[in-house]
Amino acid sequence: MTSPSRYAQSLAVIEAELRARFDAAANEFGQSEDAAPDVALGPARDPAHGDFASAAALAAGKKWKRNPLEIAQKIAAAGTDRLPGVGTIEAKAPGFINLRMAQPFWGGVVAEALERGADFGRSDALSETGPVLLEFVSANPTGPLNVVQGRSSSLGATLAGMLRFAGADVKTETYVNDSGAQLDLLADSLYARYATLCGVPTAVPDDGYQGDDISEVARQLQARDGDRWLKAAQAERRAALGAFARDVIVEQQRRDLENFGVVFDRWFFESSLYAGGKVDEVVDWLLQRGVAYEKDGAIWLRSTQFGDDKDRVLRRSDGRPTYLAPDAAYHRDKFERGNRYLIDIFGPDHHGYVARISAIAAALGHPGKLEVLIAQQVTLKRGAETVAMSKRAGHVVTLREVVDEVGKDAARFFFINRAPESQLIFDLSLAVEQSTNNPVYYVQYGHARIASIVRKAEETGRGALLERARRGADLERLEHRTEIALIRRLTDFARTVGEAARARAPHRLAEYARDVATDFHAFYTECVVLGDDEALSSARLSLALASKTVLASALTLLGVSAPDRM
RNA sequence: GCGCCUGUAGCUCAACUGGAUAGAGCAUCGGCCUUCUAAGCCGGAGGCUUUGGGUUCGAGUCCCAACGGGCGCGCCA
Repeated sequence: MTSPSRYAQSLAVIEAELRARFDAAANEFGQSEDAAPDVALGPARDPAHGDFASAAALAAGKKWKRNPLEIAQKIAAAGTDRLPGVGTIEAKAPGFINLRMAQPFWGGVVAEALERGADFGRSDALSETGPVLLEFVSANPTGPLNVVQGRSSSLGATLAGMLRFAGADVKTETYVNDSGAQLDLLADSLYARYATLCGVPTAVPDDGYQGDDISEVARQLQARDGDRWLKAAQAERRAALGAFARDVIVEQQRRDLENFGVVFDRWFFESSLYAGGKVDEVVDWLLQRGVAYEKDGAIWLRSTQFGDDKDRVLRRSDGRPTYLAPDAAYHRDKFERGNRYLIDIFGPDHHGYVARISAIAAALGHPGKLEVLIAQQVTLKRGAETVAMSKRAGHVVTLREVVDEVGKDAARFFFINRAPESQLIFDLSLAVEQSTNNPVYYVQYGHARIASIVRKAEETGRGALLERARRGADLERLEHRTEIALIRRLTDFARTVGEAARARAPHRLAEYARDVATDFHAFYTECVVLGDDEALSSARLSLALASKTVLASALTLLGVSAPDRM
């Protein structure tokens, strides 16, 4: 097989050459060695300007205190020599450098997509970040996951996938809060349901867990153990029932997430920190380091030293740790396992906690190595009507219910479709609608249409054409406006994933997937793929296959299926 | 009161971290199926980016203030 021109490689060569030109220009303008700006080649905003553009001359103009247009002109004046694949290079006011690519470049992109398949778009853009641990969901084991946790899990799973796609080494983890008063309350709530089942009517504690799911756990407990816990001592009963409830509920959460396409590398149990003596250990360690101190009989973290607005209690005056101590132990453990960078995704109700946990990372000796993302709140609607969700109203809508109602694909897409820090209005009736209105189907439809073309080729005895297309022959025939627009979009896949991952903005990938679908649908409408001209048909089929690959990769990262038929 | 998020088309949201004429989807108006899936395509209309100052060649984006929305502020988690 002949080696096709590699677009990623040629883009890198182009950037390197432009960088060299900037260095030379810097010299000429009497600037220091490192004065040249980042070239940062991106897609041109308006195709009329060209295919790729750089605003580097504008940045240089500011830095060098020179006219940016003059700089851009100097860079462009060197022409397209040593710029592989570039047709023309132009400087445009106020100082943009615009590149227009020659046809062989576009053919090369399609060839590479065909060759690399599911790996097309992978890069090593973020490979230098070192091992990253991404923690999200981290639910209490007291009931089913809620809608915000659904959003967090979509964000976390897609972000992890994107970071990996861009070359980062990432593990995912969720933390189960299975210690302390909360678990006792869970045990007591379970006991109330259980005792009632066993014929001893017992009230659930005032602030206990009322949900039906606890009653279900009680039934399972009774089925396993009969009524033996009615007579047990409280301490023994609490320990046993707490663990039982936790195991059942965590298992259910795990299944719900799996149905949602979210699987963690590890479920980390808070109780394991206590069991291993890690909680006392970290408190002592912090005391020894002088970043914690004793006051009023309690032990305090000197968090104000690390940007928090007040110091926080680690261990109460009665000797019991606050939640902060096991969290410190947990984050210490994360670092000790070799992770160099931590990302935590919190729900909207925990944003007040960000300064604290950041202070902990700093106190542990890793300042700036913990990043916290907030998944903002979700409001459910059905058309114009807001779905009531307050705890006081008695029912909190669960992730499972949403997935049951709208399906995994729509739920994953809708959750990821907005910037994490934006509040999300989730219209359930739109998400179930199987129509034009639904952006999920729009993207999936693009994929299904391509699969349909392939089927058609097979069914009409054009297997040879299909083979030819898979080899990427005839790619020089691609020149139609919609063909080039589509290829330009495919070209941007790697950069989009890398930049969106870097910016923690996975919603951009959803937008990108929609854009690919839009460009494909336009191409499909304008250009007949399976026509009479064998070479042209082959070229267009190649492009369709390349598009299918990118759509499938993007949908997979989003956790949405890529169907062959709809 | 203090802190974080937020305010962009009728609605839901983008705008790649300060760049070119602020873009999509829905809704609305008008066109396109004898051809590979019309769950599609093409076009129109719709904006003082909440308001007022500032920074600079350039601001939806940065700074200050005001106003509106959400959330948080415990030796609870």
